[in-house]
Amino acid sequence: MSKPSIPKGTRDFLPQQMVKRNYLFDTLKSIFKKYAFLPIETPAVENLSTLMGKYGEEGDRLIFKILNSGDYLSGVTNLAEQNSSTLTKEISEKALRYDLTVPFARFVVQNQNELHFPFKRFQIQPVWRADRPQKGRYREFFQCDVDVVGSDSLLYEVELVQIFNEALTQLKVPGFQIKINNRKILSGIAEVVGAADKIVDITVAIDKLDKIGLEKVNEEMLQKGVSQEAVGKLQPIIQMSGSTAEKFATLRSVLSSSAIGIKGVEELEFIFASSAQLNVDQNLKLDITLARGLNYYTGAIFEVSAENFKGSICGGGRYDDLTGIFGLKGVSGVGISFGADRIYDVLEENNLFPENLLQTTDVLFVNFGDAEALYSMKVMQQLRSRGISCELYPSSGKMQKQMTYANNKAVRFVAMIGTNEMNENKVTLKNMTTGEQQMLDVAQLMDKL
RNA sequence: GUGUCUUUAGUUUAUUUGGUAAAACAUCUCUCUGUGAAUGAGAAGAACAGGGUUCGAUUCCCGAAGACACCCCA
Repeated sequence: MSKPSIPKGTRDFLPQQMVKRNYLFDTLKSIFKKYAFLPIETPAVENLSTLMGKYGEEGDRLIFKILNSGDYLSGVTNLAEQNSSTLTKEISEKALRYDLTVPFARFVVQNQNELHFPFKRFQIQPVWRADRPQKGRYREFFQCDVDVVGSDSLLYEVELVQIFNEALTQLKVPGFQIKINNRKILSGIAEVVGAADKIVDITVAIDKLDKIGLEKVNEEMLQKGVSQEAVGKLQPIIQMSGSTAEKFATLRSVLSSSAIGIKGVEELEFIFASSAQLNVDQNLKLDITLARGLNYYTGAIFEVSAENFKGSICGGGRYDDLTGIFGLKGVSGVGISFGADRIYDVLEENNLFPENLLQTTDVLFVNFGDAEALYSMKVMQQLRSRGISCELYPSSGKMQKQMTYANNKAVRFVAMIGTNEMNENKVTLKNMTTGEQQMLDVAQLMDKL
């Protein structure tokens, strides 16, 4: 017999983990609701065409494709001349969702007549990526998304900053930093420098500044084909330092000739100023190296990091054209995503989950025999109607076995109903923590629990 | 897609110049059929169901799988 297993990058969740996960989801949900977002769900499986081309080349590769059912090779023409990428389209027309944002855009277009705009939704569901798993990276993981579509108001960016702040504070995520940038600034930089096609290479290189130093960064850019002149122009930005206000000043002067760049700076300035007014700017940080691979972002982009954790725990941004791809033009959206599994890992590593999460059975009824069992079930019916969680041991086996079961399950009380109790219409209740026990009638029992 | 490491009971780890595998915790039973978390006794359970080298492989080689790192990302 081969051992059963699950694919790498996927996990089973035991009860102890589930209560923690639910705590995390419930916390986020309650906050999302406070900001008036409504829940939706979409299917795990989308049409492959819905997903392809939205995440960049790298993203396309990481989409889990589903093989067509039946004799999927029968319709393929010229099998011998096909390569993997042309063949994929012929033998797979469905795929597992890669994130929640693109399916949401599809959802909005498809259901546009049912929705009232601006439409605020939250969605907590798993997504799948055919990535190589490693620490903090899974092939199946949950995203908790909040998005607004149908408004280009920057107030929503500010609201999302508030949500980040409230959620991460409430969850006690240690040393979280909300990094923010704007795609328009990146476009502006590319415009000024005259290297529009190199913007990704430039940001990737600049992002390594802390790691490899200025010289190596410049070296890398030259290597990627950025001109010497352009690298020269970038120096003030790369070496930008000081307060956020000073950074904005630097950006304004460098980008003065780029209308779109200035627009990006103004947007960020608004977000920073408003956040300061609302007192949620303590962890907000301008980071112009933030690029984000998802190529549908057009305005503000967000990413959140936590102390001692590699990679981001949340991400998001403004996308102006996403629904346009599906045929609904002029609808702007902005949203963020909480990486539940990574946040879980951070909380777990730092021991930040509340202690009292493990809800267990309140009372276990010892089974002394058929008649006693039925009597116990009647009592339990009354307890349950009061919201008390109780269970009966299934067989009248040894007392020890039943007590051990209660003990292992961390049951708080054990109730015993034998012939004596039945005759007197009472229940013997034992407190499993203190060991005390007493005879009570049902009304007293309920008060006690 | 690239690289490094790992692979033995449910879990965590031993073992050997290549000669028939040891333990702890967990599980179950008994000690003890109306009182658990104690003690003691006992049971069941393992080498990647792959390939190769060898008289013989858990040990060496290949393959596979997993973990981690790079890339990218939640």
